[in-house]
Amino acid sequence: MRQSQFFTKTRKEAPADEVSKNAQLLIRGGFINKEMSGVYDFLPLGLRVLNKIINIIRDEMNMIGGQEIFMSALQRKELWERTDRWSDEKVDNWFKTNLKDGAELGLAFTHEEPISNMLEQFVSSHKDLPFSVYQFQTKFRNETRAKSGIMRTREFIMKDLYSFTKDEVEHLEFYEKAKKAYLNIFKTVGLGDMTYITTASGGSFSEFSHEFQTLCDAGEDIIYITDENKKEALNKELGMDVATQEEKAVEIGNIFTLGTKFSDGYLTYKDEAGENKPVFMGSYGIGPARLMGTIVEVLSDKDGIVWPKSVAPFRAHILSLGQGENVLKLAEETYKTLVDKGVEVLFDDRDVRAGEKFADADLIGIPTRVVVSEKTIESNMFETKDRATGEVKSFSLDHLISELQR
RNA sequence: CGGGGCGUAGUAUAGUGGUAGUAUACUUGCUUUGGGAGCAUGUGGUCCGAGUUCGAUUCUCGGCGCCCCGACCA
Repeated sequence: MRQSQFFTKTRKEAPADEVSKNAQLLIRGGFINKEMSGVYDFLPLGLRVLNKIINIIRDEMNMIGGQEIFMSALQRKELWERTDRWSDEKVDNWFKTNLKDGAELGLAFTHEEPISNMLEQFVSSHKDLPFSVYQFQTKFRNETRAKSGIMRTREFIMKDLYSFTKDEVEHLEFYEKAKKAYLNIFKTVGLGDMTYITTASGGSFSEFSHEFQTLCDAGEDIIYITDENKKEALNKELGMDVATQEEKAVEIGNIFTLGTKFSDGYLTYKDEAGENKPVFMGSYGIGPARLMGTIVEVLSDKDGIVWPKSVAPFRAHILSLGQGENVLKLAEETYKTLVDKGVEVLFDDRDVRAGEKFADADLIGIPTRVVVSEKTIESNMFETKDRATGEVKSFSLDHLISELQR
């Protein structure tokens, strides 16, 4: 993609109304736009990152057998009344709306009720179990206080997976697989070393649950690391008195054992003996945007964002320096060659000074910067700089291609 | 939901009861070209409503919006 074609622009200064690092850098770089408090738009660069994250999650969900669907954001009141979750007293972050005739509808904050209702028509025998279903879908939560940029918003995409099993034994088997898949996801996006599993109470609708907490100053939770090797920690909300240091952390994922709370009397199956049993359920959530915000919080430096290769909007950033005819020609050829070879490249073909291109490249945070200038022509070698380590290297075109294809 | 802070140009900020200033961004021109260049040039602004006043961007009240701390957080 050519940077001269972007409708977005970078900014030198952070917006006055954003304090969080993730929002400041993402807005400065042109990844996101603030629509209102707790509501953000994803612009071309930001959407590329978000989609990378979504695809990493999707791959892992598919690998544990998850079947992808896409449910509606508008939800029926009746489904929520039968589990007693429609009342604002019970769930205080509802967004509700009305049909023209006055009928009330809910805007999804989660999907247990509609999904178990939808599945009633498909599940009737023990032979239909187990299976799991997931989606990337917009959730609305009427937070009294949105905060921390894209880490706690009122409208966001959530990956929610639901598992349907015959009983607790079968459930736990899947639950462990899901736990491993989650750890894989966080490792792939570059947060593995600083992410810990904590056990938590699970709230009023779950028997128990686990949270995935990433060490981060912008986090809202306090955890105690209990086993560094196993990446285990305790959440402070458990009220445990532990003799280890407190760490601030952000919850980037959670998995819940739901049991039969949402299925009892509705979503049932006939066992081998022909007896009706409620389906045993679990739910598993990740917010891709919160994950994106956490990556920025944890991995950025004073010059800007540092994207891990797995989620970077592009693999390489070509900067042409100067407006010399030969330089422009070589930069153009290099860009086309790399794209032909399957490398995702952002090409800074703008007619601006070197300093501005360097500063923007640092801010945007693409893993490898490739400079094309008079020096490149003289030496016939391409200078690269690693955004994360600052390491500068020189490559012939062939070696550059293979380096970027790795 | 409790407490605190704040709304001035696309962005970041200064200032004032009497025609609103700077930087940056943007237009145009010249120079420049390996770390956000220089000179010139032009465009663009006081959140909304009511009140006080001869006159309100400024003072008062209300509304709306934004941020922070806490509570809450399937």
